[in-house]
Amino acid sequence: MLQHPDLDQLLHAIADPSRRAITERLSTGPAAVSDLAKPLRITLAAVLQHVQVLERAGVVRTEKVGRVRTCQLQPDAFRSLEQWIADRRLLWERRFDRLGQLLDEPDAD
Amino acid sequence: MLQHPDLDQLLHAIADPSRRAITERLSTGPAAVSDLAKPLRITLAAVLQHVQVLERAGVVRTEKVGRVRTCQLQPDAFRSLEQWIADRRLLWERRFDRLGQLLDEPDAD
DNA sequence: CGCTTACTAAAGCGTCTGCTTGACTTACCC
DNA sequence: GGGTAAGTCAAGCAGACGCTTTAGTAAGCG
Repeated sequence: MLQHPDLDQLLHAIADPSRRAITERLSTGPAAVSDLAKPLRITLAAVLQHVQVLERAGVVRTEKVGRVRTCQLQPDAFRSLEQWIADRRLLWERRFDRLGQLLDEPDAD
Repeated sequence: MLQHPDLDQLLHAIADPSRRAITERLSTGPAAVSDLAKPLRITLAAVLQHVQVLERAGVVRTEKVGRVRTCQLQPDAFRSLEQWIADRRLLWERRFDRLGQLLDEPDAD
C-alpha cells in the first residue's frame, strides 16, 4: 500500500463538515477566525482547532496581524487530490481499453 | 452551512488509508474480498467492513456469486467530489477577477 | 489605565472508528 | 459426507476525534 501523507491529511481535513464549511466560506475570500466562527454553532476554540487542521493539511494559509488571524484558501490546495482521482480514472479506463482489445481481436488461440 | 450527505460519506470513505488502498487496487480491476485482504495486514472481517463503507459511499459496487463477493469500482464514484473542488476553484478565481476589476478601474470616487 | 475583543493553550469528556476475536453459515472439492 | 475456503455477524476494546470549559495572553480603544 502506497503511503500518501499529504493526501491523508488533506482528506482527513475536508472530510469534516465544519471544516468543509470553513473551506467553502474561504473560497469566497479571506476571513478572520471569529468571522468563520459566527455562522458555525461551535466555540471559537473549536474553530481555531479546525483552522489549524486545515493549515497543516495545506488547505489554508494563515497570517496574524495584531490580534486577528486572517485565513485564506491556498490556491493549489486540492491538487494532490485531483491528481489521485485522475490516476484512478486513468487506470480504470485503461482497463476497459485492454478489455476492448481482447474482444476486438480475432480469436488467436 | 450546506449539507452534502453524499460528499460527507464519500470523503469519510476515502480518507482512510486502508480504504484508499482498496480503492487503488480496484481501479486496476475487480477483486474478491479475500484478494483485497491479502496485501493488507488486517483481518478479512476488517476488509469486509471497509468494503461496506465504500459501498455505502458509492465508491464500490459489489456482487456475490457462490461464496465469493466480487468488488468493482463505481465509474462515477468521485463525481460529486470533483464538482465540489471545481466549485471552490470557481469562487476563488471569481474573487480575483473582481479584485482585478477594482484595480483596473480608473479611480471613480 | 481599565475594558473589551480576538485569539490561544491545556485538560477533560463523550462519541465514533478501525480493528480483533469468536462463533456461524454457506459453498466448493474430494 | 468431511474438510477447507470465503464470507458474515456481533461484541468488545483502544485510540482518535470533535468539542467544551477554563484560564490565560495580547491588541485595540476611550
